[in-house]
Amino acid sequence: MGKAIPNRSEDYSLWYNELVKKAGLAENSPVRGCMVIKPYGFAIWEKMQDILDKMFKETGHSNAYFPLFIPKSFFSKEANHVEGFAKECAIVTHYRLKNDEEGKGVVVDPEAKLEEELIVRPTSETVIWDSYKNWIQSYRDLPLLINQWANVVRWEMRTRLFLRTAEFLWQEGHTAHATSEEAQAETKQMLEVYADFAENHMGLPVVKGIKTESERFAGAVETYCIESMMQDGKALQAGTSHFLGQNFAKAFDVKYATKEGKEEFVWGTSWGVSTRLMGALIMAHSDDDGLVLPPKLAPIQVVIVPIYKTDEELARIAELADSYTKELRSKGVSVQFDKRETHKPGWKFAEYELKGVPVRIAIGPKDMENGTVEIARRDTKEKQTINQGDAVGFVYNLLDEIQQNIFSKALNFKKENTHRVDDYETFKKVLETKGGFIYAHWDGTAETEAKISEETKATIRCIPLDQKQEEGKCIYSGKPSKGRVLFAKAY
RNA sequence: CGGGGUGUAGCACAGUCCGGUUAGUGUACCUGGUUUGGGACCAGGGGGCCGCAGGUUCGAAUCCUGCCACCCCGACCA
Repeated sequence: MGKAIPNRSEDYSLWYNELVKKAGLAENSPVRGCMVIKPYGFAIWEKMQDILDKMFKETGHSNAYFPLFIPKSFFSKEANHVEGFAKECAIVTHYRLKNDEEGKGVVVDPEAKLEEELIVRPTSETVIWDSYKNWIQSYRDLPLLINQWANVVRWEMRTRLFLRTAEFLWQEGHTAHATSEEAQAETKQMLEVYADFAENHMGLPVVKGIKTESERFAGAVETYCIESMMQDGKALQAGTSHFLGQNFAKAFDVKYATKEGKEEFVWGTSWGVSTRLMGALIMAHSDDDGLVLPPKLAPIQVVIVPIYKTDEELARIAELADSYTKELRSKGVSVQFDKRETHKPGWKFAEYELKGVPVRIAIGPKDMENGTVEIARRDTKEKQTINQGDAVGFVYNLLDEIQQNIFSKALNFKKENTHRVDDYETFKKVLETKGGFIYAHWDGTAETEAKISEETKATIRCIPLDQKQEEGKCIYSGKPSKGRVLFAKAY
């Protein structure tokens, strides 16, 4: 039988769409731009949530929940914030339906118009800062370190499963601090948490940086981000962390009394990652046979497939499989023994490869005779025959090795597709022929940034945190520049 | 929201130009048998308001009008 999904090289975009659907991660919903996250896809998201949630708790944050609906008036309190989100808000105007008098189903009851319209949150700064006004009185109430797991809605023109959907799931952290320094330290700390998660759990190497003014979050003083590279060379922003200064404190009148009894506005941060990470995970590692999941995020880390003819054979294989399952589970490894009779082994191999299960153990009659099992790894597709007694230890180590290998493969890819460029012609040429990340000098003006993005479709992804001081000339204007910034075409 | 494309069985598509048998193929599904170390094979079977609503016609998947949905390309965005 033929392959389940198209090749990356033929049509990257189609490959992605098909993979998401065929691997059972998500599908389109009856509502335009929204998606149904299917059990397998949601299981991966839950793993991400578990790990991140732990990291947030370890850094002192608590979870809370704020409402989905935000009074329209809240939005207008922070000028930049409204401007940033006004164009993509869903608005609730009525609260009741009634039967159509002409018998054509239900209609909105015009009698039931809301006094004040409600905005479905595109992000929760406003409603949260409105609460903070009441929660914060004195320096003793600070810092306030809150996170929420929620859905948000941004009415997007063009959507793609996981990468950009009208409704998406995310976490948003919102903190308040006594000093600017403390808030800035929080902003950077959370950026580090995201980078750590991306690299060490998702196997996704990132560039940490600061957004230019034009790419900054609406209402922030400074936006930090992690940028990652997908296999088509395009950049994907995997997480953001914002230093809000006193913007929201002033807009919502959130003040605290200092030790000295003076009244001051508090300093804020917000930071988030979303189900977009699913898109990053898929596009960074997967291949033409399907998903490739890093073991730390794989809902099933090891699958055991029996190969047999008779019930007696199956019974003996099952005995071995059950002992492996028990032993591996006691080490915290998630194992599935697939003894379904409805599918053949070959079918199962292909299916688990499509789903990105990191390790497969096949046990057949020959193995039972020789005292061996066949162990296959998803990332390299290598197979090895291992003595039955060594299998558990081997698999346990292999999971680590796969996690490492997936990361270093992505890291190498990123290195190979990162270029340093010193003139505009070369810049355009590299973008056209190779793509990837380009480090180049920029004069620091929004005009130049806009021109470059207009002419080449590449944007400044960030000013890298590890930027080296280096005298140079802006590739576009020729004006002096003190360091290189990261350009790329982006998702 | 502008340009282009596509809507036919769960999925992928043919048939539409040029109207005329009972709307077809692959796959998936059900039954029986043989199979089982990389998506098995044979036989039989079920499944369609041909996107929706009008219109033209003796007759519409096919022609006309309107609407809707999805995909691709642009403008906007995590």
